[in-house]
Amino acid sequence: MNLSARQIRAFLFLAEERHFTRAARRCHLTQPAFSALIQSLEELVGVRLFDRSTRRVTLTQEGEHFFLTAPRLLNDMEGLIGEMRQFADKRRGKVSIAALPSLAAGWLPGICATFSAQYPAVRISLRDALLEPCLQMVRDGAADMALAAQGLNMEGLTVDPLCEDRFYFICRHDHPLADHETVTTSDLTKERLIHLGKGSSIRQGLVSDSRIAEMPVSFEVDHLATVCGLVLAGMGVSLVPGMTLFHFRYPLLRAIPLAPGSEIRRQLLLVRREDRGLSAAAQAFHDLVMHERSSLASDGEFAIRVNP
Amino acid sequence: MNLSARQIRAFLFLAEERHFTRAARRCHLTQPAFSALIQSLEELVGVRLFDRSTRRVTLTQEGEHFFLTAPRLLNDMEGLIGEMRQFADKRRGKVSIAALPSLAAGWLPGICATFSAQYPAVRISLRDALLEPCLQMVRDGAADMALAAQGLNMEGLTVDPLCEDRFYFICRHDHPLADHETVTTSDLTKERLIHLGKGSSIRQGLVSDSRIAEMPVSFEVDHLATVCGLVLAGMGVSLVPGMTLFHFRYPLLRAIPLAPGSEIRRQLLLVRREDRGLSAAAQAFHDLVMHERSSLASDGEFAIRVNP
DNA sequence: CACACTTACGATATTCGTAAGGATT
DNA sequence: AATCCTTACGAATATCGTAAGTGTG
Repeated sequence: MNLSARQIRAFLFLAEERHFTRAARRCHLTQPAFSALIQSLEELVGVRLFDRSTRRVTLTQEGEHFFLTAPRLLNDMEGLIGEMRQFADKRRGKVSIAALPSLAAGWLPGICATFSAQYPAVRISLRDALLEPCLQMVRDGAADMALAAQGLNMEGLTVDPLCEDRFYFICRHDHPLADHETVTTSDLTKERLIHLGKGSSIRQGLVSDSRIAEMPVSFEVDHLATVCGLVLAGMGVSLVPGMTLFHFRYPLLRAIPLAPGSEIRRQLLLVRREDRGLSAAAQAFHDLVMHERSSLASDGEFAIRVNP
Repeated sequence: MNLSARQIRAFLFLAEERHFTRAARRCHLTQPAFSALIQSLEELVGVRLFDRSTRRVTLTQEGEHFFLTAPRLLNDMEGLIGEMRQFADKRRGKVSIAALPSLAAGWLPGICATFSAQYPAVRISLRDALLEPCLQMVRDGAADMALAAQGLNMEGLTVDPLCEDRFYFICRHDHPLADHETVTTSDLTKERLIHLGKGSSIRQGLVSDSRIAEMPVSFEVDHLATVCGLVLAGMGVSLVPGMTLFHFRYPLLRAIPLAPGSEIRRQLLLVRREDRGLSAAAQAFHDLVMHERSSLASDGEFAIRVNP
């Protein structure tokens, strides 16, 4: 009891043409093969669907009844296949991405623009969140993948390294260290540090360095824009990843690399669930991210991408 | 591009079971064969429908979308096949029969009752009509078959003989011939004949005999009941086929066979189009008529059948 | 190591195309 | 004679089941 699309297609061609040879041509079959196909359908449904008298082919009463629903049925089948192929061709679909705020504001929008230009019909859902929420969204399936850093528990997750993100020293132009080419961690022991909140991956990247951990903390805020404002107001200095420097492009501010030996880094990762494959659209996005990751070098010159 | 019912069925089983081995059992397939079936479906639609990680089987996003319409599609396919098989099993369908008034009133109702008892769901359309209208209904497809007699033009029609219908002489009990065992055509030359109208097959059966054609015609009516009334009123005599004798079962009337050598017959036929097969229901009716035709002997004792 | 899906492979069924058959105009 | 559907039959293809392979808990 296996009705197939080609049987219905053959039926409809024959019902239209009323001629085996012509209908067979439209099915890309020889006439005997087509004849057998019709016979198999008739055997399946248990009744003759066509009266054929060598000279004239007509629908039987039962054939007329079959004809009432067969076109809709074939249309539904072909429509479903067509829809599924739209997913395959990325003419349809959805990608859900979670990303750290730094990447979500800086590098990722340009990637999204490139992706959207290539696959305009794929909807992109982009959630900016702190590290752990990012990872949690991947774990529970709310996001197909996350652009994030190393979390406390990476079990069940697959990671691809994206880039190393070096930290920079941020101070006002009138700060004693403002004219230095580089800065060492020992230079900073007396500085008042403006920190991000504990949920931030930037904060987590910093506390791994013991000297930084000893610095006096003047503020603990949630947004880099606030850090920026506080530094401009002379309330202290900060250490931020190169990936976020676009927040600090003010004439009165300086971003100074850390000296060799004092370097602090965080590793940025592309994270996905290891037990779930990506949808066609998500896979294409994943491929694009991996392909473009070389443009993600943290060299202090990074700017928000503008779509070419 | 040939989507088949079994592919959809396999998909739905797997979506429900989330387990290849169990789903394979429900498809009456070995697990590898089932696996190949799923793969063929995925290849057809162009995307993976299931994430399988040896330990867990889940629908992909695309699979979820396929799942939205697949059940309805399979239901439609199986429903259509089911409907068609109802026709095949005569649990559904329609038979259109045209019949001469004599048969439509006499023998055929009992046949219809037998047929309906066996196939209660098949609708029967019965039209009583004179000979040529009967044949025309078969020609133009308004009737699947006709129980009729030989027409002027039988081209394109297939006939099966049903029985020979002998004519009887009808007169009142006080008629000079009323006590005769048989009657010859020479006995009738002076009788006033009550005829049926020219469209009637009974009339056509009679005019083939030259002596009858020479008889004086007193009336020309359309219904046998009128003939009956006229004979009872003493307005003349008539000649009618045995098949219609049930109209004349009155104590004051006599129906007398024609003597050997004077016999007049008409051949009753089961007529159908030669270029169109019968529907399953019509074929079953046809078979029943042919099987029961022995009960159609024109012996003057014929009565309206009562369903046993 | 037991369970579960995939791959490999030979056997069986199905489907295809060519060629011949039969019926109709 | 020409057209058109069916049947026959060998070849190509697909599908099936058994058995071995791989990966996971």
